[in-house]
Amino acid sequence: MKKDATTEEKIKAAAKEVFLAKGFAGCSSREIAKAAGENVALVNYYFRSKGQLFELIFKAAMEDFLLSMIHVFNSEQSLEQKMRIFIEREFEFLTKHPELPSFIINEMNREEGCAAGEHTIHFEKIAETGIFNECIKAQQEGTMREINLISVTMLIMSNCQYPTMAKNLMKNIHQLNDEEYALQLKTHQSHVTEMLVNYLFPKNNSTK
Amino acid sequence: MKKDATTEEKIKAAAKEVFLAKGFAGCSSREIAKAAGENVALVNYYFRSKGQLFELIFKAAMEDFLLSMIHVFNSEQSLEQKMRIFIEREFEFLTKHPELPSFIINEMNREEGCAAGEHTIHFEKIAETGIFNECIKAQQEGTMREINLISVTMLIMSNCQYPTMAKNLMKNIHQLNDEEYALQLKTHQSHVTEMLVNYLFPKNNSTK
DNA sequence: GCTTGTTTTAAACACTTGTTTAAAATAGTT
DNA sequence: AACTATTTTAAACAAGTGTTTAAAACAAGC
Repeated sequence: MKKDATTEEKIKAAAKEVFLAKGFAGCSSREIAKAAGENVALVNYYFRSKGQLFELIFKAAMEDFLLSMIHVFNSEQSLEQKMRIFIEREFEFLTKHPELPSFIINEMNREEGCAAGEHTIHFEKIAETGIFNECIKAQQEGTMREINLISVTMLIMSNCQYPTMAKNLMKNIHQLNDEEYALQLKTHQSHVTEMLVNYLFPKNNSTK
Repeated sequence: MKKDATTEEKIKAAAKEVFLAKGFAGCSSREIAKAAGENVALVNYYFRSKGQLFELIFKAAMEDFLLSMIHVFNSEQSLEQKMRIFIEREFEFLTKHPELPSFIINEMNREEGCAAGEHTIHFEKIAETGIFNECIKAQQEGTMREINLISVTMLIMSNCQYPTMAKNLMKNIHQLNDEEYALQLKTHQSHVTEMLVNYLFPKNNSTK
């Protein structure tokens, strides 16, 4: 929470924090107001309803989530190198925002869910970087495995996001503390990188 | 919901269904009672509180979740073959119970969370199958990559569980319907299998 | 000063929450 | 039949929910 923020900003910041930690159903308007140090009525004064405030936060989170991918792709490097850097950035980003994937996946799974289909817009921005065309070209040249790009996306997301989402589960199952898990995550990252790169860009000509 | 079940069983079954779909915070006692076709008071009559009922359901879910891994390991086959079959069973299981991973991960992340540390018991059962020792032996013999077993677990869980957890997110991002996603999941499964097997049991002697 | 519009407050609204109570219905036993 | 223990019911409880209201506090312009 920053100083000298307007009431509206304070509420929005508090809402982001609380919603991300507990989800829409897991918290109350009063909890958000208290976290912002403001009156309950102000939540509805500035945002009309808990639902509208949530939608605002969710869309912003979704944007962060998808745009965290975009920067790397514009650089001038080999596809393999881009992939390595991308995974690194993704782990970095997820360490900073570990609640994000769970939050988005959960709220997308709610019945009254945030199905509003505008998220494709951000994904199209990723397409605009030309990364997908680059993949297709590499596949035609034989330097990249023939695999549909949805699968590529899913492989990357699975291996980057799951480890941060399942932190508490893994800590519990394997009896690790925070420090040990952070270490585990570091070595896991290098495995993920090697595994994905090896699979997507096979060096031996025994693949096609 | 089966016929001729006792009231207690009906409530338990309804609770499982509702809790798995909406989580602890996402539903009410009355909703569970209604789903069971019984009176609200009976929930507390048989289970004392919403919290205790939840704990019951959660522990059972956790058991299903962890024990879904155990059967394959006792068979007499090569490690690589066990891994292939295991992944197949895991995808099968998760197709039947797609809400399970999200449910467990979410509730483990709740502040008042289900941190009760008894889950290691089930995990120890997996250890008892000797699968971990088998891995260590294979690593000494050089047929398996040198990688700590927590990372192995994480690689498998990431690649098997994430795709079912993120179904709605992926459907939305890539504009797929249920049928298309099921197809996508099938081809993804074969990628995951090949990728993991290739990485964990490298055929070319250029790894160690 | 007074008057404007905006922001903040405490209180109230109707409704839902988890849980309890006390009476009613049911089954079991003699 | 009557007495017992169990199961089920409707009603109530206090506390919490999202939201609205009407009055108070504040700021800016005259």
